[in-house]
Amino acid sequence: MSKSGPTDGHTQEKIFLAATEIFEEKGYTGARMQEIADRAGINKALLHYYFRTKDQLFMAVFHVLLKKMFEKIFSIFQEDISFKEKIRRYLDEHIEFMIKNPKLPIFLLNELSRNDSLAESLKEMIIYQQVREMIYTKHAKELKAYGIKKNDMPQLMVTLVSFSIFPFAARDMLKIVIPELADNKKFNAYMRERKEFAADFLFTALKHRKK
Amino acid sequence: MSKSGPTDGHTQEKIFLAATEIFEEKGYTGARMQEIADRAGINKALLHYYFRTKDQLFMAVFHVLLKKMFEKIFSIFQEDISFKEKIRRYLDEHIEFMIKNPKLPIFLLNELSRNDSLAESLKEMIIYQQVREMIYTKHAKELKAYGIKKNDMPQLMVTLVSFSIFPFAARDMLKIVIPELADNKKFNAYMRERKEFAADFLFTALKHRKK
DNA sequence: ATTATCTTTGACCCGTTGGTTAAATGTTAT
DNA sequence: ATAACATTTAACCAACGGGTCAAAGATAAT
Repeated sequence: MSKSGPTDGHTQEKIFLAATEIFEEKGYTGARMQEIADRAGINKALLHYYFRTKDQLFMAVFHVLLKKMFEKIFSIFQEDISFKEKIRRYLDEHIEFMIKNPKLPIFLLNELSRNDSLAESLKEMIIYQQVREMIYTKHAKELKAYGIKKNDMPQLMVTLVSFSIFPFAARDMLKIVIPELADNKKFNAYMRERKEFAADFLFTALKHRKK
Repeated sequence: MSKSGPTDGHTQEKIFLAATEIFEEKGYTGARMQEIADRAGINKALLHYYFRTKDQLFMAVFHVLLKKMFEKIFSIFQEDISFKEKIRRYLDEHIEFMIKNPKLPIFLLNELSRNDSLAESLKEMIIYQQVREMIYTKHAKELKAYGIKKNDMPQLMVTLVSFSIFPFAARDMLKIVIPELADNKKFNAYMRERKEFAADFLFTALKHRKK
């Protein structure tokens, strides 16, 4: 006889899932341990049995989410394809990823800004330093053709990333200012358009920029 | 004899100022009425005397901050200058504004995403609908020269706005990924560079884009 | 079967938090 | 001076929130 309550075995995952949802929705300070327990369908004491404190539970969730987001970003830039192709792939995959996780950007940015010590968790995964080096050596020719110097990278990288992340982070602001974007499906369609828009925009600007 | 405690007269402003700081720092759920009272140098009961509830106080602060940000954005677009000039002025003034209020973007975006009803306060100031119309009729020639159709505006507008807002909103993430930006003065210098970078980038892309 | 161990629960603890109250202190008008 | 009103305070309250505990159910080991 299989009951669907606790004793299912996978209690820990259920907790983790519930915590992810609640934290993403309400942030650290807004989340309530009781609500997490409720959503996981368990007792609050059991919550503390698996994750001793709210802080511990939060850190576990935060770390996983942060990793998910960054792995997506970096993995593509390590593939063995052209610079141009990397940018198109990044825009495609990252936007698709965030369509599936629309609350993630604001959550991460907000928590990061609210708690300095969280930045430390990020430092572990500074592949970026190497990635930046790697990009520059691996795509030397392409970059030279575009007249991109090492010094230009920060502006370009931030621009690229903002193309995909910003609309999700600012979604509820945009909703109001551009009413068309209030509807979910329309917003997603808008973001899918944006893949091509951003890529074209970027390459056009790069091709003709002053050097 | 002038004492510097309460009875200064401007108690209400002191409260408002303190509340602004605390809310910006910690967000609605993270802010504590006691802490606001402390920072204002008054009693907690007095806080409730001027603003009956936390919600009322928050709404007052939120509304003012939201207005500040949007007025900055829209006022420029209503001036009687060329389209190109408007974009340059926007980037200049908005970035300078946020250098003075670096925590504002994340605060607004986060609160907006956490509480749907806040969007209502924004709807009052939907000048945007008119502004968009206005831009399109007033700058018809310039836009036509760039091949910008009405339909392109959402992508372009979001792109423009993200140039200035995103780096501030994502600041603590960027800090880690691009260590140069950790230092305050360097970050501000980076953002001042960005004014020109963004304008050039935009106009170059517009000038040569496929139509 | 029985012991040892792991999982789950209801009840409880206590510091925090938004909010109230009644009295005290100013301030203003008459 | 004093009545009327606005401002400020200390003390208090009930609900909330993170966390604990002892005991009850399960599971696995002997």
